Amino acid sequence: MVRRKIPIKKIDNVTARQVTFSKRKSGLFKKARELSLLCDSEIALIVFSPGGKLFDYASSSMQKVIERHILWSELNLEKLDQSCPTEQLRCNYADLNKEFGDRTREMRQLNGEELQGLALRELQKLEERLVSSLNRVYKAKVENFTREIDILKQKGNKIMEDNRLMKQRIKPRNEICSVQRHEHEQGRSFDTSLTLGLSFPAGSKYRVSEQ
Amino acid sequence: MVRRKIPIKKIDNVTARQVTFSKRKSGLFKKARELSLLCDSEIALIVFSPGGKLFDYASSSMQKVIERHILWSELNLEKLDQSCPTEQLRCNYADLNKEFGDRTREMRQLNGEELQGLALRELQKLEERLVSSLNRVYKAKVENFTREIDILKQKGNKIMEDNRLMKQRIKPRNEICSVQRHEHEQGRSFDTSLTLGLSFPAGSKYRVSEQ
DNA sequence: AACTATTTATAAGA
DNA sequence: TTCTTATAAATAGTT
Repeated sequence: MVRRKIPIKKIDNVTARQVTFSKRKSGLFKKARELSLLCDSEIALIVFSPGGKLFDYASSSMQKVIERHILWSELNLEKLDQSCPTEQLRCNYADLNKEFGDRTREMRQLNGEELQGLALRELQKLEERLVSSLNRVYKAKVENFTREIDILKQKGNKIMEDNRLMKQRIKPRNEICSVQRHEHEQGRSFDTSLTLGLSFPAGSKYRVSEQ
Repeated sequence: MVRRKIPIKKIDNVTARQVTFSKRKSGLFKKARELSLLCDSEIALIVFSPGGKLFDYASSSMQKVIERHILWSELNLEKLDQSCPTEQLRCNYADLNKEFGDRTREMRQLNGEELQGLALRELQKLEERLVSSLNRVYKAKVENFTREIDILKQKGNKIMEDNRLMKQRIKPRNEICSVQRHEHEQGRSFDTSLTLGLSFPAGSKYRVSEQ
């Protein structure tokens, strides 16, 4: 974009890529901040450098924006409609359970007599696998919760729609409807002002080892 | 930035704000895409318009980036917010992990084969504590989810109550209410027919041994 | 890190 | 909304 225009594809030269990343990252974050300020809009920006370092910005708080995103993203709702969620979850859980059982059996074997001959490194590997299995089980759980929250949101929105339709029926009569007072308390959408603790669990052995 | 430089503060005029939002949003998303392509970096961008509409971009998938963000941000925030119970657990976990590492190093130093059996037993105990700490961390997270789901249900029930009150107002008129057909679909209570896979995963070392 | 020649983004107007 | 355009801002390549 300057001394010479460059094509928008991966920069091969590692040094050039790092320099460009640094410069453009600054620009991107600046633009994000400006848009948020100028237009009073809620923004979150997450950037991982090619080296894996995290940079982020959120106009309010990252958690708040991510929660709002989860609640608004309609992909999840569409997916839920298409297949039976409960059965899916059950299978998913059963698979994970089976895997966990397998690991456990291995573990028990290793806990037996032949353990004496095992090197320390073997045990560490075993622990890694145990923790990573655990991690997958918990990830599945978190996904379950997220889906469950989506289902609740869907139900809520359906009922809100009913509400709206009925209000339309009532308002033309110029009556004071006893339920209208809720409008201010609840806001206009079912999912406003939610504060979810959606933080994803930490726990992979990889990270454990690095701490 | 152009015909006239504008100060970076909230634009008062609503129309101007909407136009600026639209233009700058395009620019921001373009820059995000370019940075991702040029530097092969993982990026997520979430923008809510002043009117509450969601716009997002993720170089891979939003969920992937968010998960990665949470994993990294938790690591970085380790020493903050010690009053938070989840945080406390995680510190506990980190401490145990450090201890685990220390023992490992000791063992390597000793390098004596006659100590191996004893040391392995020590290591196993440490591992138990490690996994059980991890377990507590996850339990805390599951409790968070459960609490949030309860909040959603409460909100839903409030709206259901509104619904019921309005139906009472409409029914006495002997009118055919267009929303009544939803009753069978939705059931009588907001939280009926939910099927959560809420059983806590087998994770502690204790339960592992019993399987 | 700075510089600077260009490209890009964009505020205001149509 | 979309386009046009004058100008501000960003930035690729260089030092």
